[in-house]
Amino acid sequence: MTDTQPKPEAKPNYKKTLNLPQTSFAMRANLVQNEPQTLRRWSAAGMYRKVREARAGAPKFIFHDGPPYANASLHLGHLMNKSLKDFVVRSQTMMGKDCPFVPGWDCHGLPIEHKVVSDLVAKGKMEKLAALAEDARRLAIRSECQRHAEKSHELQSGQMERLLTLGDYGDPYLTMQPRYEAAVLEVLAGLVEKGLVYRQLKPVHWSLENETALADAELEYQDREDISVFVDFESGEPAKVYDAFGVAEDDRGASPSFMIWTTTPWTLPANLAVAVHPEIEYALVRVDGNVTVIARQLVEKVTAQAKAESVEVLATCRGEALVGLRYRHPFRAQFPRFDASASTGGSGEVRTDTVWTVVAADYVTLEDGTGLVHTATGHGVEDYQTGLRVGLPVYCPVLASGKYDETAPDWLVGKSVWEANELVTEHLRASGHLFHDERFMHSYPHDWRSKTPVIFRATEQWFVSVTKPFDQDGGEGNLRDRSLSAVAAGESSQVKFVPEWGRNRMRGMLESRPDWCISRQRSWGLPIPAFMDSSGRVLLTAASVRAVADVVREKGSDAWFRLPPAELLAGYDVTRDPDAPAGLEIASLTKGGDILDVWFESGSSWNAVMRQRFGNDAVPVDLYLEGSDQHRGWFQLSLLPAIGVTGRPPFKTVLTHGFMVNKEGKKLSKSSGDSVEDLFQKYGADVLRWWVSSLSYENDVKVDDAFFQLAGESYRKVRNTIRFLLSNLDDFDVKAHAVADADYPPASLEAWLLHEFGSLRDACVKAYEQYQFHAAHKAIYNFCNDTLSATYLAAVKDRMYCDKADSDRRRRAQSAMWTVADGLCRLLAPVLCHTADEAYRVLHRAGDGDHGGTVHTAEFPPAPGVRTEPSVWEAVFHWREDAMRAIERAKKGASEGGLGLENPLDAGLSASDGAGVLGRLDMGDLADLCGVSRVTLDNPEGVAAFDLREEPRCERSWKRDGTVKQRSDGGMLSDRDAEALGLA
RNA sequence: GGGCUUGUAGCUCAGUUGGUUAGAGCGCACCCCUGAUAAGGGUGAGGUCGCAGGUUCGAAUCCUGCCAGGCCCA
Repeated sequence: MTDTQPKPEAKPNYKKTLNLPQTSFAMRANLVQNEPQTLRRWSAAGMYRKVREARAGAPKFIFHDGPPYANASLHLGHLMNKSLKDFVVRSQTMMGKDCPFVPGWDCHGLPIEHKVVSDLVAKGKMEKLAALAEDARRLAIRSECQRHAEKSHELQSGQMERLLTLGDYGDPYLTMQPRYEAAVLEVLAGLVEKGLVYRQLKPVHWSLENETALADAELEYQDREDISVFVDFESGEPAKVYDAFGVAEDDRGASPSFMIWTTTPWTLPANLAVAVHPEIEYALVRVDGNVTVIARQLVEKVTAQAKAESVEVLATCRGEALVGLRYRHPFRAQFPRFDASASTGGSGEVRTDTVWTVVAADYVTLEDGTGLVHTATGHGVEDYQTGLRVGLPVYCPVLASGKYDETAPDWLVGKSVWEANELVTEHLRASGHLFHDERFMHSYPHDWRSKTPVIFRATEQWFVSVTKPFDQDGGEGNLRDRSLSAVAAGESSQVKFVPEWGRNRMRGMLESRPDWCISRQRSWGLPIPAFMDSSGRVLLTAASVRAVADVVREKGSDAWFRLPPAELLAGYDVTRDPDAPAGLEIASLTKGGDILDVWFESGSSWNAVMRQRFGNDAVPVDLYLEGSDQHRGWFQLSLLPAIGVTGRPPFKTVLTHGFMVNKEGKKLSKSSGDSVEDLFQKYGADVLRWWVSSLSYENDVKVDDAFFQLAGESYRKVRNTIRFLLSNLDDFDVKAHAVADADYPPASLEAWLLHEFGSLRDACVKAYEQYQFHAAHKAIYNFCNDTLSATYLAAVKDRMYCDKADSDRRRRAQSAMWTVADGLCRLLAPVLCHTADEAYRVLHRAGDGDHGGTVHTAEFPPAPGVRTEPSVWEAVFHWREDAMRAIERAKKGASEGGLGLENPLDAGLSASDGAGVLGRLDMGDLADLCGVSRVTLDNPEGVAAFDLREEPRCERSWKRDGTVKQRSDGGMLSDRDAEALGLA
């Protein structure tokens, strides 16, 4: 410093005379401690109800929560999903809509049942249960499952509330609630009514010991010795095989075979096809005199394994050339007789012309075997699906006990499949079809209960047809086509996708999806209310399902296991149901054992939650919002039933978000990172929500501790800016001092600020409308950082501190700050719901006991109606950049062409005003915008800083504005400061 | 292997219907303030827009192929 003025003896302490910032809004948020208190205050005030009341009668925005699975704790994916949903709920509310939100949980299903059953086994309670009658056993398991689901629901519900999400947590929907279950059955009845539900054979894991179907989770893998066989299937049309390989007539020899490999010779009686991969290269090989077909790459391996002596590749071709060629079954001369009900396609027909032919299948690999896969539709899932595709029947000659039925060859009838392994192998050896066999050890699924090996066996399952045409509103078409047209793009599109590519993804999946298998052979779920009579006829009609639904609504789905058929059907009159099998006697019925696929339950939520609570007109709802995996899951499986029952999709907009990946962009491992509890403890909900709001959620989201820390830093920046606003409003009474928007002088800094705030407001509302939360996040952050902190607040600091407290200039600034602070709280409220409320309450002087004062019943602010000329300001701020650079140059030493200035307040700026814009501003405002002591418009060269250190410095404001002189108190003060102190 | 999708400064992202020297924030470097202080401000350096072809007067942007990810299938 080179202050040359003589200092008075007793230097007055001017700091005490300043209006320094002051506020109870702490710099440190202390979210971890304070958020739970906020949560308690909100609960005490009944915040969800209050918000509903505040929007009573307003236009509705209907948003439907997709139910997370009620198992274990929330993870990061839930954190993002639930935060995004809450942004929607809160922003729609603040846009003036009535946006109720009913959180839900998916409660039934295998993961819970498996966990519960495992625990029961571990505790040794399973033996006792196994001794119970079937219904009693299932009821016991169900009761345990229900407890588990309820516990998980409570845990997750608490975590969601800790995330500060707003919803009807006091009355959520649980798929195990009786009223929900009944509504699911109504949907099922609706589909039955349309003729879309049918029963069909399908292979499942089957325990021979317990004669029951098993789910994957009920299997345990143990080593087992089996026979591995390589079998030649003779071609039925040798010439066509040679044609396929392009072998000339003269070079053709022995009749060729197709060589398959299997580790389950007992399934060979059920062989219906051989699958090849269309892209794989196959070889026609002469092995020890016989000609056979093997995948080119496997010729050496297979022949070496069999210790073949001579091997000669005659020709090769791609698999697709083999498709359609016929072969002869090694020990069956004729097709088995197929029941009409054995067709795989619910609405399709059995095409016996495809039996015993070569078919194409993508799952064929070169890992094991010969590259030609023995296909038995009744004994394998892939085999079954291939059968579905090419129209093969499902053939399963094995009874529940594991013994062959009458349709098997004579020498196998009555034998068990385990005996058959040997018998079949020896039979093939004797007939010359066996190329090679060997014993080997492998890991094989066993029934976890009996520890016995399981088999794949086709059983009857329930399906929803996507290909059968049905009537709806006079229109025709099947479920697939109707669904496709509902989500198709174009003028008539009924569904909006965010992002748009979701439409393509949905279309692709609908196009390729098979009929929907809706039955499961488990305990923990909603029973499919089907009944059988003694002759095997099935009762499942719209009326019978609705009758059972009424009982379930009353007594819950446990009733199915508790009550006899006659009571379940008490409200049903078979004689008045034209859809029932003729002459059915209710007294002779038995209950079916299947439960519904849990996806059918959650896929019916549009009926079980939205129509039930908000009326039929609430559907289609405005928005479904879930992860992109739900294109196949909840989105599609809600679309199908809704189209089937109502003819319309259940949603108007489908919004999807991506998945969490680690910071390298790789899949997140299950056990990595902090739990959500840890994150709440480390960062607080608002920081986590702030982070979520910053994401481009359409794509993968990288997650790492460093990103949370970053979000914390940028949160603090916004918080501190708001704190500075509040701290300058401590002595401001909005009722007494506010300036009307239209009364700000157009050239004032306030007019500019409020205009900028208006732009921010518009940008945020637009972003919230379009669910582009990161756009709002970025706009708000930049406004705080740039418009406020670096520009406006830096410029008005001097007048806030040094002007007389009630000067017009200072009050005007405060008035603008109040408008901005209030508006910022509102714009931030959907994201920083704790912090925005905290600031809002300080601004509005809400007392501790005042549970009423909250930003969350408020609406977004209107854009201020301020008069100003944006183009002038644009030019001013463009000039300011040059001015800043000029100041920076002046800070450099003389050797670098600078003035050696340190503090910009020791400088003035001289500028040219060629465009005539600078002159329209107050010169003091211009100086404050640049942080210098004064600005003059007398420099034709452009803009340059000049040294003011020779001039006296105001001891109060530290400015050298040219008016500084010694005052009556002995201090050196500028005119403004002297006036503020009332000194001459 | 198939459907959908992503790849722009060290990091997170903007980049309108193809059109001047590709922007922002964070981080980094240097500097200022010490009356927002476990704060605040200024200036600056960073990019052959995943790679290779092609269309075009002109490509981050359109087309093809490849590489590396993600979701869902197989």
